[in-house]
Parts: sequence; C-alpha cells; structure tokens
Amino acid sequence: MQRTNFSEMACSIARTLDVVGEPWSPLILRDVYVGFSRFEQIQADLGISRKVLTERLNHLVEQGVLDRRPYDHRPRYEYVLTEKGTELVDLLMVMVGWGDRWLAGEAGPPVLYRHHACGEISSVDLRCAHCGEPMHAADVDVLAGPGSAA
Amino acid sequence: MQRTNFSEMACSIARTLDVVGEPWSPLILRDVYVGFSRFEQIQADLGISRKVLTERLNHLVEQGVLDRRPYDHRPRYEYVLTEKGTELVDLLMVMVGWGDRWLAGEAGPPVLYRHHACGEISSVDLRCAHCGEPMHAADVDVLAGPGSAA
DNA sequence: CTTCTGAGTTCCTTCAAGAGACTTCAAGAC
DNA sequence: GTCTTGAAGTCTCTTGAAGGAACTCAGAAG
Repeated sequence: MQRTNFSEMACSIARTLDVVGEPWSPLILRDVYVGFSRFEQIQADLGISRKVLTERLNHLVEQGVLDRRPYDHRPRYEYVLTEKGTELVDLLMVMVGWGDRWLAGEAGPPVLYRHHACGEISSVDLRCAHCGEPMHAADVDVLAGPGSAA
Repeated sequence: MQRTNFSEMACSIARTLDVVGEPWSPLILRDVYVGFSRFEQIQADLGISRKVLTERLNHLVEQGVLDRRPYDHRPRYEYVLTEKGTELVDLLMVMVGWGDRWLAGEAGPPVLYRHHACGEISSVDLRCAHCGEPMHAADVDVLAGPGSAA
C-alpha cells in the first residue's frame, strides 16, 4: 500500500509502481499469467484477503493491465492479461531471475522456464534493444530525457 | 496495516518482493544508483518520511542490497549498491522500459539510457540466456522446478 | 423452494505510512 | 571553552490500509 501517489513523479519507475507497486499486485499478475483467472482461485492460491483482492483487481482493470470478462452466462467473471499486462510479465520474469539467483538457496528455483525457440530450460538476460549486447547497470549512462521535470 | 510476509512462499517473485517490494524501496535504489547516496539527499529528492526512509535503508542493508559505509571521519554514512543490489537495477531498467512505453505520454521518457557498447540511446530487451532469441511471456512454458513446494 | 457456488461486500481490529518536531554527535567558528 | 551548523537519525501523533471473518446476492441444480 503506498499512501503517497507516485504517478505525478517524472519517473517511469514511480509511474510503474503506481500501477503494479501495491502489495500483492505482482503476485496477482503471476497467477493470472499461469492460469488462475478467477476470483476464488486467486484468493485461495495466494491466501489474500478478499477485500484487498477486490481492490487490486479493480485497480488493475482500471489501469488496463487486466480485462474482466464474463463467462458461463451468470454473474461470474474471469480476468485475463491485456497486451499492456502481458508486457508486464517481463518484469515478473526479471524478478524471478534475480530471486532464483540470490534467494532460492539449496532447494533451487521453484519454477523453470522452457524457451520455445531453443527448447532449453533458461532464464532471461537483458540486452540492448539496439545492438544486442548485454545491458546492465554498469553498461549505460543515464541522461535527462524529453519528459524530465527539469 | 499488517503486511503479509511473502518470504516463505515458494516463489521467487514473492521472495524478491520481500526484499524490495515495500513502498519506496525501488525508488530508493534508483536514487542510490544515480548517485544520491546520503540520507539527506534521498529524503529531499523523494520527499519520503524520515522514519520510513530509516526503516527502508535498514531493511535494504540487512538484505545485503545496500552497504552502509562511513565517510568524512564523522558520524556520517553513505549507502552504496552491493553486487546483489546492482543486479536489482536490471529490474529497475525493465520497469523504466514498461513505464516509458505505456505511461510516459506526450512528454516522452523522463530519462534516457546511452549504451556504452554501441553509444546509442536505447532500452533493454529480454533475451534467452541460452540462445539469445527474444524471451517474453508467450515464448516460454512454465514448469515446476526443484524448489517447488508440491 | 431450498441448497450450492462464485464473486464479491461489510465491519472491526491492528499496525504501517505521513508529517514534522526533537535529539545526538562531531567539526569548525568565535 | 562555548556556540553554531549540519548530517543522520529518533519520537510522537494521526490517518488509513491490510487482515480476517462473517454476510449478501444472483443464478443453477436438485
């Protein structure tokens, strides 16, 4: 829960946090991504309070990250990732990569990814969209952009 | 507000959130990354409550993401990213990429990255660490790993 | 017409976040 | 030696979000 509203900051990190930075939101997206698309499923899987789950789902739908759609001709709904939401899964995959490396311990990673293109169990790596070489913290200069406040 | 502790979940996303998922933590890391390394600087830059900043910095140091080191032969300290913390900047760069694409609007991105290897203004792209091809949500199968709870 | 089920809604308690004043410690100024 | 300054917190109070559990509502099944 962030009481301070980050969305006015001239910072894409802050703005992204305003969309998915609240407690539970990334885990809800993970659940939807792996196929838990209904209220009861997500609630049971995460053990989240129903009240908070309602709030988070509403927020994620408002932000265009999830789509709420009826099924079964009853007052029943399921949640699916929009394109905007699907691209957020990138963020989850990087979180998994870091967590696997630094926090998984003896037991090893809880989840594995098999890459369709090569068929191997693999993980994500950050590359420059322009030249394809690795692009991490030490590989860039940070410059003011057109949308900077100053 | 009692917060659920995510660290016991068999999920690298949950564990990562337990380290940097609290409100403000990613913004604090961003500040340290771009060179605001002292308490007063970070507090002034973010407008965060001093109490919360103290809590966050302590937590990040405990988690091994930041290192607290004295300077100036006085009771003065600055915070620097450890290796563990530097690798978390990957996460920030992906957040920036998503925020730039979906939330920046007319004004454009607030910050730009120039990649050392090619000298171009660029952004990160997720690639398979094994074969180098793009690796996004739709490009993988998710499988249970050795550390899965089941 | 009663029961069941999915999807919430309501209510109450506890504890975190926000705001801002206060403290501490060493260095340099007078 | 005392006074001031500045960095880095600490303290106190208020507000409101998260947790938990019970309750509601609509349509389907029996």
